[in-house]
Amino acid sequence: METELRASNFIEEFVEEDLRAGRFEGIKTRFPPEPNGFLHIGHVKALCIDFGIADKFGGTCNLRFDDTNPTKEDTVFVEGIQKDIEWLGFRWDQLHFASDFFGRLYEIALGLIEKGVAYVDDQSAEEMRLNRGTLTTPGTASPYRDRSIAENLDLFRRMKAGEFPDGSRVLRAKIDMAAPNVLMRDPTLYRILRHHHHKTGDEWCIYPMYDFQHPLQDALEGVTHSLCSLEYEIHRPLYDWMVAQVGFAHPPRQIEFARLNITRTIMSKRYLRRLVEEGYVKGWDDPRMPTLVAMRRRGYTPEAIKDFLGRVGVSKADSTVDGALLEACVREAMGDIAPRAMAVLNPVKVVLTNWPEGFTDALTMENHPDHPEMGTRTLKMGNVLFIEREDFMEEPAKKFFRLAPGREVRLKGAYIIRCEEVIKDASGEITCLNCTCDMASRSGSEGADRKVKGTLHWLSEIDARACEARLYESILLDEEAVVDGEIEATDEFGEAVPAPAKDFIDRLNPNSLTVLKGALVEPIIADAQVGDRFQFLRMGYFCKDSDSSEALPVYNRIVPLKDSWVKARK
RNA sequence: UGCCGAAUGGUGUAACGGUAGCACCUACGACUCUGACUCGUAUUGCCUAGGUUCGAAUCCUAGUUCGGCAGCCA
Repeated sequence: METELRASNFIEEFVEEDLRAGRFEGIKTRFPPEPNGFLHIGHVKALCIDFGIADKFGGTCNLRFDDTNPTKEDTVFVEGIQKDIEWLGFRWDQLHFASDFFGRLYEIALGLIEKGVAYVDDQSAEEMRLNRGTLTTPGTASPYRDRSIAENLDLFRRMKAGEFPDGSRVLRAKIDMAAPNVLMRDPTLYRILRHHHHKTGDEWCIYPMYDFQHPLQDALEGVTHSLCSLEYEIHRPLYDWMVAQVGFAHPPRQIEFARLNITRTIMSKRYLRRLVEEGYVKGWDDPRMPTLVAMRRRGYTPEAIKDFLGRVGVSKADSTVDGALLEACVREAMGDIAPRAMAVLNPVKVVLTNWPEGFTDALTMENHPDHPEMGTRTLKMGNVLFIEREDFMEEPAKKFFRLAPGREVRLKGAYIIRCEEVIKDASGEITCLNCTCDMASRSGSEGADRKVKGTLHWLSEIDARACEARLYESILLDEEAVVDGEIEATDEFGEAVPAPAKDFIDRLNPNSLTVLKGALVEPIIADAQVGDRFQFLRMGYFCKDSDSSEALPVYNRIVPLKDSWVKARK
């Protein structure tokens, strides 16, 4: 079978074109995170593109930490990021740090000064801002712009030597203070900053800026295609200027793509940091977070995440993907691999009044309906059972075909029961359902073939083990759903008008976490390892959480099953 | 007011001048000892206006709307 290599997006088209035109011999990409936080699913888009392009065209991808701002960076993030990338299954070629290139970058800066295209500016940050002009008016030249090369060389060397205080001088490129693209108005190349660096310690007191370091390091590493998100589009002329000044035989080419947005999900590192620091979540690995540490803990698989990014596609149009697509990918990835088992998340007691006294039945349950090779297990049944509270309605709604007074349902893999009596406590809460069991209806027996409308999951008192279940919903509410708490405005008829949410905090979903402390699971679930996944029959896919103890296992709902009943009842 | 981009069903993404397709979502149906899965059916789309062409989502012109840019952050 012939598998034709076809470009599946505009970036691949560029790459194909470059290869055809002979601009590059092979393909080299890079993934360049700043180690100032944990990776989130938005980064996975870049990862898939960077590694995907390299792989598709027989090239390689480097991992590079752009650690040029020591005030924000930390080794815990460089370690975390590497672990996340490996977990996803990507294998980088070379591992680099911008900080490993500080010496070479410094030499290049000296070269730019000698060439007369860089100068030391003594203006304050405020003066520089003022003299940069505005979006519509040109900037004005710094009074230091025409210093001699010798003086610039001397000053820059002394900047490096630590002779000047932080912020007192910068090295700037000499480009064009009247450029319509503000980024070209003599951008800063180096700043003076005394701050302990996670790798170089206190060796340097000047640090290169992104617009200087990034393009040059791409070129130095032999990167051919520097793929990044749309906000860098406007930096491209500067990127090209920078590599042109140094003069590389095969300068890298920057191509930009739209970053990932998902409905009801926060995708900004800054905001995620706020959630953690202000205690809205329990940490970077809180399963509600879109970080990879969190998704891993929650039970998502790398396959599901990468499948999602594949379906999202790549383009230059700003877009927001429906979170339902991610859920669909997770369900699909889980469907074949997760063994089925039963858990009663919100139990109500059932007593079988006609069950033979002292009798315990051993029932064989399949672990997966489509994969008999996954085996079976045995569940015990006696006269006291638990079913899901929401599987019973005293006054059944239309189209409700679960348990109700006088109605029959099948217990999955067991018997058909009929509700005869509803027992309530003083407050009216249902405490017990007295039922009769059709002893001839045991699954697999001759009398089992009669049909009843509903099949419920269940647990016997014998097998039920206590656990905690944590159910997650999106971390944000729909934008339209937010009325900002109180009514803030009224229209001319005195009707409430929803005011737009000003802060993403106002959009936080109060139901993003539901903890069910009285949930019950069967032994195979209780005895599982942390990280093991199951489909809790009819309830969703769950993963055993690291908070589990011997006494109380804890389960995260990865994703619920599709449920046409909850939709129908509305 | 400057510069750089982007506009295809509800959402995301294809099409490289020749039948607007795929996935998710939604609705309905079949099947079902999971209201799941699976299968089937259906609704809904080329930003607008001109032009070129036998033929335009695609090429041209003019608009409209949306996003990004004035860090010594990346």
